[in-house]
Amino acid sequence: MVTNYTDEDSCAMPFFKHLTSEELSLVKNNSNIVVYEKKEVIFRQNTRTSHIMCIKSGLVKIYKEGRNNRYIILKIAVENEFLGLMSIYGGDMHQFSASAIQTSEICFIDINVFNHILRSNGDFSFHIVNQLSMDGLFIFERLMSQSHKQLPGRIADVILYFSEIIYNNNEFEFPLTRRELAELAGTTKESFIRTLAEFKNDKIIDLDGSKVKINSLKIVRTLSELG
Amino acid sequence: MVTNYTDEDSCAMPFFKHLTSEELSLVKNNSNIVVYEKKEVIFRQNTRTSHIMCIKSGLVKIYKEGRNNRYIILKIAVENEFLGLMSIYGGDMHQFSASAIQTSEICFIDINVFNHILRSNGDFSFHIVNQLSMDGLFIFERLMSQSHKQLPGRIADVILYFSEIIYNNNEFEFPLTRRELAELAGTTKESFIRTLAEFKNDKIIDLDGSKVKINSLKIVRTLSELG
DNA sequence: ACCAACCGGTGATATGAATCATCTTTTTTT
DNA sequence: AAAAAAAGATGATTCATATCACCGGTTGGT
Repeated sequence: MVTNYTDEDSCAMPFFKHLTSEELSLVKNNSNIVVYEKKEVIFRQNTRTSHIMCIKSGLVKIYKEGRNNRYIILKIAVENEFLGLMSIYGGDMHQFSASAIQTSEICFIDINVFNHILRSNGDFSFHIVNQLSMDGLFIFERLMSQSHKQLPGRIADVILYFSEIIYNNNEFEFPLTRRELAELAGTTKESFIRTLAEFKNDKIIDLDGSKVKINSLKIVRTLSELG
Repeated sequence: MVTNYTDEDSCAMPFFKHLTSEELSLVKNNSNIVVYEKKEVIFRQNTRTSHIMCIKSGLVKIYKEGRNNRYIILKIAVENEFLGLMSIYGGDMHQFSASAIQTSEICFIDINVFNHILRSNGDFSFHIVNQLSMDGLFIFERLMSQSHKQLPGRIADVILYFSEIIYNNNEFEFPLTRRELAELAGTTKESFIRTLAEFKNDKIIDLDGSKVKINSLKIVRTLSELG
């Protein structure tokens, strides 16, 4: 269920520190927050881009839909991340789809207002340039993992992704099913399960359902590096 | 051999149309052109970024160096493209290496001057935001091809890349060796040669050494789409 | 002018991982 | 509450493509 409301406080997000007070109120008056429940789609690939979106809270899965129920999960977006920036400025269609992994609040900002600020505020545009560059390099790293590493390296990458980027903890719970984790690793459910089981047997990780504890970060890192 | 000289006309490149005359002369006074011969390295990955670079003429190979003489070619950059933008704004090290495929003139622009203009000129920064986004989506498409298509699809993608993006002609000559083409397709020399030979046998393309003529664009496109 | 290294090409072999099949358990739908 | 669908798991089989081993021809270095 989608709850739609405007929010006085919609812009209390760190990247708006670059804005002047005028710009801030402009954004406030031209943005609204939508709440998405788990599994709800936020936007679909091949639809026209219309708003700048930013995650106020929650966890969002960014993915590509292929033929016959095939999905490729590109990344898990977290609090304060912009959604679809690259699609908006690189063309006029969304190149990816996005859906909520947990209940998430998404702030929608009018694209014209955003563009206006982008053109007039150098600090802000510099920040966006940085953001886009980092996003690009990140997706690049992820796809390099998928195209040029073999299974153990890719699975290690997924484990490190959650441990170091999403949760910043060597003990965490996968927020996705095995199938989705496989889609994130660029493999199949079966292969993912098998390789993860091997990691468990080799005592590299503890595994209980979705609960993971990394026992030897060193080995996981090595597996990731050796590909 | 590298010839290094400053050039009065260094900024007669289309994207500088966004600059004011002051900014233009600022760039002129803080840039110089370096000529690279075929195979010469322009910059190496894991070195510190220092200049904004732009191709004035020529053809440049952007690649990633892996362990044991393994290379992955990401793209072929052509006239008027910026080099290393993403690495510069996404961190402080080059993430890729670049070398000249043909004799190429590269314009080096002082990074501080570039940043100054980026912050003060909204039109220009908007242009760079567009550029970065398109670059990001492009590398994304290429790596998706490598990670989620099988050989015939990847080879078709390489053929379409030269035909539609680099040369804009259904008859062209590969500017790279088979080994490099394989690195561009994310496969091995042997597999590339074999698959290309199949395309030839199936009369999808004519092939004579490096000369290629696409006979059935339709089939090549289908192969690319079906992966 | 010669040797080494690289290039394009082809066949045989090995192998990583996808696919298929099946089962149990959990979750969702009606 | 029952039925259907999805999730987790494991074993057997298949397949695409990398690897290995060559070959002759060309290129580049000294």
